[in-house]
Parts: sequence; C-alpha cells; structure tokens
Amino acid sequence: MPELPEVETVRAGLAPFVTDATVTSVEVRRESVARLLPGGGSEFAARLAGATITGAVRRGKFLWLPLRRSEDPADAGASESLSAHLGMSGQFRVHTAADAPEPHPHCRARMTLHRAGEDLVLDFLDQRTFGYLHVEDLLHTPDGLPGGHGMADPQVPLSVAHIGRDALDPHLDARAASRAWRTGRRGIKQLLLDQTLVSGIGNIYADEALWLARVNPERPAHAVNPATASALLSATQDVMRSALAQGGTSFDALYVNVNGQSGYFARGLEAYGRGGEPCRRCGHPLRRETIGGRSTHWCATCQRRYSPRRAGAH
DNA sequence: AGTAGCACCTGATTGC
DNA sequence: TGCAATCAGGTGCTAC
Repeated sequence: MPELPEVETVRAGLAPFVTDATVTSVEVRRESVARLLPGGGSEFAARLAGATITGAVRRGKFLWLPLRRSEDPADAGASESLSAHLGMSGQFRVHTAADAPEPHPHCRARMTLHRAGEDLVLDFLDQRTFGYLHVEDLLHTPDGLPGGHGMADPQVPLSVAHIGRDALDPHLDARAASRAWRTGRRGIKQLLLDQTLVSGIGNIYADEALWLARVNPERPAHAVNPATASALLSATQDVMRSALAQGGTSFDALYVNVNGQSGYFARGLEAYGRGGEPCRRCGHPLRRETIGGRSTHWCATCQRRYSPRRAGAH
C-alpha cells in the first residue's frame, strides 16, 4: 500500500506492536528481500537478531525501525535501523505467536518479536518483490531537525538521505519545494513524483492533486507560477490528509494495513482510475494516457496546460 | 546537469 | 479453453 497515506497507516499500525520489542528470530523466505546487504538474508538475520526496536519512523514512502543493541534503555540513541520500503505491493502483518497462520506464499520474511512478556510474529509480504528490508546505519540530518514522522531523532537511514522531506512534514521548506517544482522542462507531474524534491507523492495522489489544483499534468515546470506551485502543495496536503483519515486508498487485498484491512479512500478519488468517466467539476470525460511511463488521468477542460491569462494581462 | 528509458518482479485481467 | 499481451499504487541505474 504504497503512497504516503498508506505507508503512514502502516507505520502507525506497527508502532504500538514493535516499540520496545526485541527481535528473537528472523526467517528470510526469499533471499532478494535483503538484496541491499552484501551478505543477503543471512547478514540481515544476523544483524537484526537480538536488537530492540525503539519506534517506527517514516519519511515519504520510506519506513524504518530504529534499533538499540543493548538491553539498557538508558543506552545511547539508535545508530542503526531496520529499514523497509513497500515497493508496489509490500505489506506488514502482525499476529500474536499463538494466532500466527502458516506463512502466506508472498511472505518474504517472518520475524519473531518479544515484547512485554508476549511473543509476536511480524510478516513482510510482497507479491511483486519490488519492496525490501534492510539493516543500515542512521545518519544525522544536515539541518538537525527530526528525520521523519514518528520520532524526534534528527536521523535518517543512509538509503533515505537523498529523499526530500515529505508533503506532510512540518519541517518541509514549502518555499524551496515550490521553487523546485517550478524548475526544469519536465511536465509538472514528473516533478510531483520526484521523491528527492518533496516525497510521499505517488501516481494516485499526483493525479488527485493536479485535478484539485486544476493543473495539466504535462504543464512544463517552468510554466508553473509561484501561486500555482503553492496551491499544488496545498492540494497535495489536502488530499493526503483526507486519505489518511480514511486509512488510505485500496482497491484490493494487495493493499491492507497491519491487520489485513483495506482503507476507504478509493471512493473519494476524483481522477485516478476514472478515465472516460465524467469530471465531477465540469462533466467532460476524463482522459487517461501514459505519461512518463505512468498512467495519468486528468480533465483536459478543467486542467489547462498553461495557466489562463488573467483579464487585463496582454 | 538534467532527463528519459529501462530494469527489477509476480499475478490478475483482457483479448484473440 | 488456452495462451499471449497488457496492466498494476515505485525506485534506481544507465546512457544520452
């Protein structure tokens, strides 16, 4: 369940189960899930076993669980994390050890946690295998501000260092972000999807935000004015907050929270998946075309490639 | 330097 | 019915 609202739903669902839990066993069921480690699954298991998870943090679509190695909670802050990316189809599922089912065919790793006298099973499922698990160092943020949502530590994993602050991060520099979105000759949709500028926006919410702000996905970034860029950021935040309030967007069982339940935002979508259907603002049929390799849905009537000239401007 | 294109996968659905 | 083509919510690398 891959964009910011869905990953945040997972993070928030995970946090109460994994915080202060110690990893007691790790079973890698598909080697490629730990492909970022030179030693693969065995290195992943070895580095994770015995560590205690101190929380659940997210920046954009990137998720990590900071690790502490000592049993002493007064020990210094975490310097490593269990990092995860859900890719297109990743899921975390939590069970009590007694209720855990046989691993699903898509289960790529199963971890056992011990927390408050109870044993828990944490499964990572991923049909398409674009997701991954990783153990890596945490780095200090250049600005000394918190690295992501869910923890105050000014740290991010190495693999997240190049990822921009996300659209709902209170420390996002909105002016710098809208400037970045107005730079270059790519279509604006491609900039919304560029995780190094503002993170967390994926193919669904890019189309939704562009529809809300009435901007054509192919409008060149350099033709976006500051007011429009700022309106686009607001639209992105609005649609993501609404989606988050409903547990995210899901169309099927591939995208579920840690309890296996689906979010309800799919019924709130105005553009994504509505090609050929009438625009709810103007009634004209929405277009659907592939742009930059991603299917894109928009209203060619409401969403103009160039902003309309104001009356009085020559 | 910025950008487009492709590679990485599995499985469900569509069309012939 | 069977099989090939197409499609899917992401990211990173490579080559222009």
